[in-house]
Amino acid sequence: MNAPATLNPAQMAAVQHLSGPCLVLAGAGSGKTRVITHKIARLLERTHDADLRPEQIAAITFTNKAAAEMRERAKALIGARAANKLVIATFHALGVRLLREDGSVLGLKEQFSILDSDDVLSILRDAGATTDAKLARSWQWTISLWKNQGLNSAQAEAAAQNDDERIAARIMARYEERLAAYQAVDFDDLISLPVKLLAEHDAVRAKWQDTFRHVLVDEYQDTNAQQYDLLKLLVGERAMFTAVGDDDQSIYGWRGATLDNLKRLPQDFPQLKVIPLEQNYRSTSAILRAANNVIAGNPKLFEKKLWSDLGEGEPIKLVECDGEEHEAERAVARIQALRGGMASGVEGAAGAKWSDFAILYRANHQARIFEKALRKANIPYKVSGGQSFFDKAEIKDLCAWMRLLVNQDDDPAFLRAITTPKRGIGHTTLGKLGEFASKWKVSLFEALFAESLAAQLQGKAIGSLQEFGRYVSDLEHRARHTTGAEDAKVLLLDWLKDIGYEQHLYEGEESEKLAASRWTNVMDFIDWIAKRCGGEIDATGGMTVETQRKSVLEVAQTISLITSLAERGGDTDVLTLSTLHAAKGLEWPHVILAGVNEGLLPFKSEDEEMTAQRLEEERRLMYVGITRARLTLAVSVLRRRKKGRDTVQGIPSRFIGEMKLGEGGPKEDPREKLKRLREEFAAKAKAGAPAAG
DNA sequence: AGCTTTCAACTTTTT
DNA sequence: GTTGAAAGCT
Repeated sequence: MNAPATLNPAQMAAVQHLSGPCLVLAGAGSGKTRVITHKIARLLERTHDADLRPEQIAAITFTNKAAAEMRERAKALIGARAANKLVIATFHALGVRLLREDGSVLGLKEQFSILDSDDVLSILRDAGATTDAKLARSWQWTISLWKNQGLNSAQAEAAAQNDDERIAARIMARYEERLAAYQAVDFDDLISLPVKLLAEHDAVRAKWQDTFRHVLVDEYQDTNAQQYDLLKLLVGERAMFTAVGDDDQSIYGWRGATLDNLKRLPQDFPQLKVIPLEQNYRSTSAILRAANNVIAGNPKLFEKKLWSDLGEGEPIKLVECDGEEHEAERAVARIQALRGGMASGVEGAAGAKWSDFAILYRANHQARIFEKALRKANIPYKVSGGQSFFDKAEIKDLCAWMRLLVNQDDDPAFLRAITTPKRGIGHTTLGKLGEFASKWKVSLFEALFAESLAAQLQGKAIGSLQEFGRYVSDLEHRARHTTGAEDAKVLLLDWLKDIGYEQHLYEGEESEKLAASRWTNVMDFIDWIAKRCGGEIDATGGMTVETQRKSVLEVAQTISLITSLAERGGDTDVLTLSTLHAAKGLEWPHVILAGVNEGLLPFKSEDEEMTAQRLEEERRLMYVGITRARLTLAVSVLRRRKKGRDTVQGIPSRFIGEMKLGEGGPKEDPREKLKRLREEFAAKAKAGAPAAG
């Protein structure tokens, strides 16, 4: 960031407003994290609240990454000691904390399991007795949206509009029963159960309202109905909170986020102070003008117009391409030209690092063609938002084991662990075990040791089942009492050996290479867990630091919440390929927006009509894309698009016209312009570059 | 009929 | 690069 050392007046106003609710409308690149961290520092100054302690301030984010970043920024301001005590967490992590402490009031045991979306999917497939993954996924989707609106299955069934919804509501009822039986919650529950907890239990609500004296919410425009309810319940009558967000960057409506939360804020809190941050510290005027022009097409919730004093800068370049391959070639050529300084006159481009560049697009599949071109040109790159480490099968296997240790009644985890690796327990045995468990309404694990089970199974089967059960109990015991990175690693390696996981990988995989890469992932995973068990760790600079020791079991409890593995060292100077969604919040000196065509951006779906709301969100997506760029921006359009075997005409996106390129720039003296063009030409000739095409 | 193979198409994503 | 659908094979 190139923000100045002091706060500007608007930022200052946001930081100083401590007497009541505050909404900061933080335009792109306007320094919102600065405002949040400075406000935290201000809150901790003793002058206002006699003894406001760091642990009484909660800052809520959407991603773990954002939370980690915010804590780092806070450390720089108030020191590590105080910053580490701040409650900086995602909505979901905060929900976990509320439920672990007080979930018992709702009949939830302390060691509940958190299901990821794959677990949910397999439960739904089972509950709906279908193998159709598509159908199960549509149920999952529908149920999640209902839960985000605060509906349970009974309410959903009452409100159902058609047969599909009625069926989904009935599946949801069964799903609710399963979760209760497993003592498990899904991600949506991590918000909606705390809402229920606080809404229905006065003492618990009072406790938490007392715990948090000020709540700050990042990316407020991305909150859904439940998250808003949670915020209201947390802050209570006192309403001491700061919401930071930008209505123009709301791009997650499709997963339940609602701008109603922004609209309703001034109504629900009449004393709300609204502070727009309009000075942008990121982009040139040429870029901001285009961004403002595009977003002007949307109805406004709050008046706001970004400006910067970073100068006019390079005009936005419109690049027309013959097709997808051509687009990728031209992108590569542009990047190489900018870096080589051959595109003269672009200040700060010569000698730029690869990491100064990003290619952004609407949909993931567009990345492939760019990857190919970048590989060919020997340009290092990373694709953001690809498959997460924790989505890999081998990691999910191990996570299932971890979950089973935490909560032996977690049946999905039980099933995955008992069958991975294979240990001679087949579906017949498991089927009988399942039958028995559901008949007596106990978990699969509990059923293992029931005396009456033995009568229904062969001696060999019951033997291996109970052996598994004893092993899990024993491992759980050891995991509970093992703390510190080194001991943890020993324990985890023993465990992998016991279950024969490496062998399992090499036997199950066709290619040795693939198995080896999977095993590397496994090793990374156990290193990662061990590291989190703390103890003596080697910090940067060769100093050893004593961190808080945690048991393996404690660490295991938190893994389903965390999806990003600590970044692995190595290549950091790499170009970024990213979807527009995943690019939000990031910035690069040089950005290329690819495939800015009608149908792609704005995206048009075959079976859903383009509503005004949909179009507005697409427009915000374009706005987000434009505002990622600091110095240069190129927008590329396909003249022809591939469609099956034949090529169809590509129509430039309406957003390109809306940028009004070539309008509103500073007036240039014609003589100055001529001079500039001559110089540019001379520079090009000198560099031996062919005329730019 | 049920299986395999091939071919094309492909929203956006975090917890 | 994965998944789903359609065509072809046994």
